[in-house]
Order: sequence, then C-alpha cells, then structure tokens
Amino acid sequence: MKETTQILREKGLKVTPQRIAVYNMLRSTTQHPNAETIYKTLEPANPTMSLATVYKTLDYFKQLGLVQELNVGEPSSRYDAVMKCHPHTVCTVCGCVRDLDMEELTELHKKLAQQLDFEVECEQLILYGKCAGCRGN
Amino acid sequence: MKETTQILREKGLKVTPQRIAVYNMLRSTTQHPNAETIYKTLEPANPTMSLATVYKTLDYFKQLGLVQELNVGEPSSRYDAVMKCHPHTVCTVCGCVRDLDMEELTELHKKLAQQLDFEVECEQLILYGKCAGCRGN
DNA sequence: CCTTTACAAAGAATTATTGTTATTTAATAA
DNA sequence: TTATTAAATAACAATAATTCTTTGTAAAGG
Repeated sequence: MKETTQILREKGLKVTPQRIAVYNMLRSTTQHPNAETIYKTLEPANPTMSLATVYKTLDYFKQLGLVQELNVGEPSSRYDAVMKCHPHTVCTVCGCVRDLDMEELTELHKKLAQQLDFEVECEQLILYGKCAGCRGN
Repeated sequence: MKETTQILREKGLKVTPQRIAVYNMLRSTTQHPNAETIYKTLEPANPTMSLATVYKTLDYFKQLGLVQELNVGEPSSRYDAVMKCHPHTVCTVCGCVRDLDMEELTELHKKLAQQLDFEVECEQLILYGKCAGCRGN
C-alpha cells in the first residue's frame, strides 16, 4: 500500500500528524466511521486533536478525492477511503454498514443510465435490512 | 384518489388542518420537498402553523408508512408520499430530485439480494449527475 | 358540563457541522 | 541548519437542522 505521506503530498496537501492519522484510520477500517467516531478513536493517541480539525480534514480529503462521504439516513455522515462507487448494506438492527461488491449491478446501471435523459456521474445503492449476525438471533 | 381525511383516520391519526395540509402537499408534488420548504409553502395559507409541527407531523407519517424520508446528501431530509421503493436522480448542478421508474432494476436487485447473507427490507438507489435541462446549457 | 387526552405553538435545547482567530507547525529557501 | 512564510491547528463561537419542553387549546367520552 502506498505511503500515506506520499499520497497526501501528491494531492498538494501539507502533511500533518492529524491528516496522517485520519487517513490511515479510514484506510484501515471497513466500518465507515463518522467524524465523531474518528475523533474519539484518534484522540487518545493524539491528545492534541480537535473535532473541528477532523471535519475540516475530511472536507479537504473529499474535495481532493481521497475519501467519499456516505449518508445512510443517520443524522451524521460516514466516510470511506474506498473511492470506487460501490453499494452498501445497512443493518436496521445493529446499524452496521458494510461494503457490497457487485460488478454486475454497476454494469447494468450503466446500461440503463444510457437510456435516461440524465448524465450519470456517480451512483449510490443502499440496501437496508438485517445483517447475518442480527438475523441469527 | 382517496380522501386525505380518510387516510389519516385509517392510520389512527387525529385529523387536523396541519396534517391535512402537509399530506396534501406531499401527495400533489413530485419535488420531494424538505421540512423547511413544506413549512414555507404552507405557512401563507395556514398562518397558524409552526415548523416544529411540520417536523412532528412528518415523523408521525413516517412511522405510520404514509411518507418516506429521503436523504440525498444535503444537510436536510426530503420527503416523498410515494411509498414504493424507487430510484431517484439528483442533479449536481441545479439540485433537482426526480423519480425514476425502473422495474427491471428492482427485480435484479431482488435476485442478487437472495445471494447475499443479508435480508433486504428496502433499497435506495440514487444516481447523481446532470439533468436534461442542465445538460442543455 | 367536566375531565381526560391528544394536539399545537413557541421557543429553548441539542446535535452536527462550519466559521473565526490567535497560535503553532511544516515546507522552503537561504 | 536556521529563518521565513504560508498553511494548519486548537479553541471556541456560531449556525443550521432537528428535537424537546412547556403551556395553552380543542375535541371526545363519561
């Protein structure tokens, strides 16, 4: 995996400990955390870190195409370092958000999109329901 | 179209002018307005109406399955009186939100969903891009 | 009628997010 | 290295969307 430092520098961003921490965290998780969660997770190891900086950092990252924002209907946004358009599942019981990889879907959507009077730039599919774990109970 | 009064009553809701106004508005538009817009639209004709009541009314309606909440990434939620799961397009230029009717998609999603370790209750597909009008310019 | 209950308005409170400012820090040039 | 400078940060103020609380009102049931 490419060095975080190098990636930030390539995007023209000044490399700071806070930015490294946020980007590394997002790259190493599949949980799609929100700003609050990111802050709470990083704060112990980075005592000099503020929530506003997390927000601002995420905003930069989003503008520069390093992360994407994901809103699944909760009051706060989640963030994902995987930039490829991909569907998500949201468990209506435990709230977990997972990635779904479905090449077929994307292809079909592309085909259908061509029939529309609409120029698709990006798409978002969210499936709401019960995850394996919550269905077990 | 069924009487609004009757529908509200069937849901066990007390029928009030505010509730009638909100539900009628949502039924007669395809714009997917947010709470603020609903309030501003209805307020002139219903001077005794408050934004908080609009929020509470929408919340009741949602619980009872009369409207669905739609979040397309804006800070505020939009509302739709069409309850059937259906995809939406969001124009990244003018911000307009439109319905898409694609039976095929829903069918395919259902089929794919069966292959997942996930029990799909409802799905949401949003296509972001340029609408016909904005592409013209 | 009178009591109970549901509803509404008003505005306070909360939550997520963004703006402001003084201070600190990273990149760059000397 | 060190000095310079432009950008980033922390702290906290401010805003926007939404929810909560209180209090008054109207309708339904006895």
